[in-house]
Amino acid sequence: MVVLTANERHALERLEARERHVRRGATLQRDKDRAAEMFILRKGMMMSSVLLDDGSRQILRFHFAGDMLAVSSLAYRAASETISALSDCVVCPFERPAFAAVITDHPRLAALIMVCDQIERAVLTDRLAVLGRTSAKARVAAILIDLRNRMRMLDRGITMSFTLGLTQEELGDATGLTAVHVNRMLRQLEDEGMIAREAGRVTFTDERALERAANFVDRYAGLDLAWLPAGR
Amino acid sequence: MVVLTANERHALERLEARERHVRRGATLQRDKDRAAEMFILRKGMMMSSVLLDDGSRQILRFHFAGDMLAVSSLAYRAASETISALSDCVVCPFERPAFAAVITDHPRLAALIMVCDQIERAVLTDRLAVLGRTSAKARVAAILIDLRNRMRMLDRGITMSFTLGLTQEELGDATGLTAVHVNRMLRQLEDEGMIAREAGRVTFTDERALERAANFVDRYAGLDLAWLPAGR
DNA sequence: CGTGGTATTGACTTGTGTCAAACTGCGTGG
DNA sequence: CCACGCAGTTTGACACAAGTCAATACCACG
Repeated sequence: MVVLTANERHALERLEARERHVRRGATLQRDKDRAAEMFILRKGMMMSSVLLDDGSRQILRFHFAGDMLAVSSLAYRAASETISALSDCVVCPFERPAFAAVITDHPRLAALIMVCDQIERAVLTDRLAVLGRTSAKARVAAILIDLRNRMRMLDRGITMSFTLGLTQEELGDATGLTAVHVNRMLRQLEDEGMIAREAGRVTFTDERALERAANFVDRYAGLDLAWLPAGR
Repeated sequence: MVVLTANERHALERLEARERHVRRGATLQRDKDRAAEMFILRKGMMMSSVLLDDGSRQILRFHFAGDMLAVSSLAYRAASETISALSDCVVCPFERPAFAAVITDHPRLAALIMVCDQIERAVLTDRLAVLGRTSAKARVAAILIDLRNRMRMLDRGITMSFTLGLTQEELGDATGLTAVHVNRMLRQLEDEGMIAREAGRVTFTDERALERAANFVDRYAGLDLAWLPAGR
């Protein structure tokens, strides 16, 4: 969609100079911890979440390879969310001054990063509308579609069938439901012929119906990048 | 917190060169409309919302003077949310190329805009957790505190008492509740001595209790801007 | 005065949560 | 290799929070 200049590519590569491995289940950043680092996720799947003081957890977002993590340290001294690994992962840590250098030297990269922020924001607001205004069935349908789409962006081979790699507890924490009720909704979607399941693997058997049930909006379509400044 | 250079101030003033008046109840931008403009809200109170296809509405965010509006046009060809005026407002429209020029010439302003994006994001994720995981009473308490704080940022005279300027229907659309239930929760907060009400005016009579009920986190505290590049 | 939007309250319904029990699959250690 | 335990799933019975519907009251405004 956008062809980077050699200089721009080089600047981004410098951010990814170091590597760190994170085990499945491990925590990369804990809410309220001092946080100076940011990361690029190179491999694996992570999530960010917050814990409320009654002990319940809300999962805010799932992260896949290529995502920038802990961007909120741009603004805050302490982390505002917990980031943990859902599978074995590789991340590339970098410091805020390195980031400042990139956006100073490469205005177009700054603009592109803002575009990514806006996409994230649009996805977040969609989720807000889903949590505030839709039924349990719609929420479960929505998260299934979202996960499939995110995975497909990295592996075009994925079409109707994928392993979601999440427990029903986690699905519940992402959708604002209990694990028990997630289970009931999955069963219902299955009974109504929209999905099939075997051993953690989900197959969409009626994608249209699922999208209708979920109020689905594709936030990675309809982009307009014509306004970007020139590359350096 | 950050002192801008004369050049930076000048660049921002150029964005605010034109003015447009928006009547209470009018719509500045409609969801799915072609959207090339962005705005700075100079005066008044607005909100952005989305309409789901079952007709229900989710209010995503309230905007106050100084906020940048329609920032999602940075990424999208069409608007992803409706922005409408809750009171008579004045906005300053500007085009995306003007924005591109600002971030190209003034890296520190680009960085500051990213910081604001991150604050917005943190606020959004808090709301996500509130909608996903807290009771109706907590949601209503949370929105009252949030509105009071936002208003206080513009008028330090506001402390325990303010006019919220929203119908209970709107409170419901923001919290994911029905207007009827919002009413019941307001009554309950009142009966429990946390707030008092007369004619659209709300007074916090026990702020601590209200904050506890709401799971409140102050997202405008704990900022760290030491990493910003130098001003130009 | 009406009239339309908003607020308030009550009676009833429904969606989702809670609790508990059984079941499954899998890794671990004896 | 088996037995055990643990984490996750599935299902049922029941409780409760929030939604729905409807009637009334309260304004502000033409």
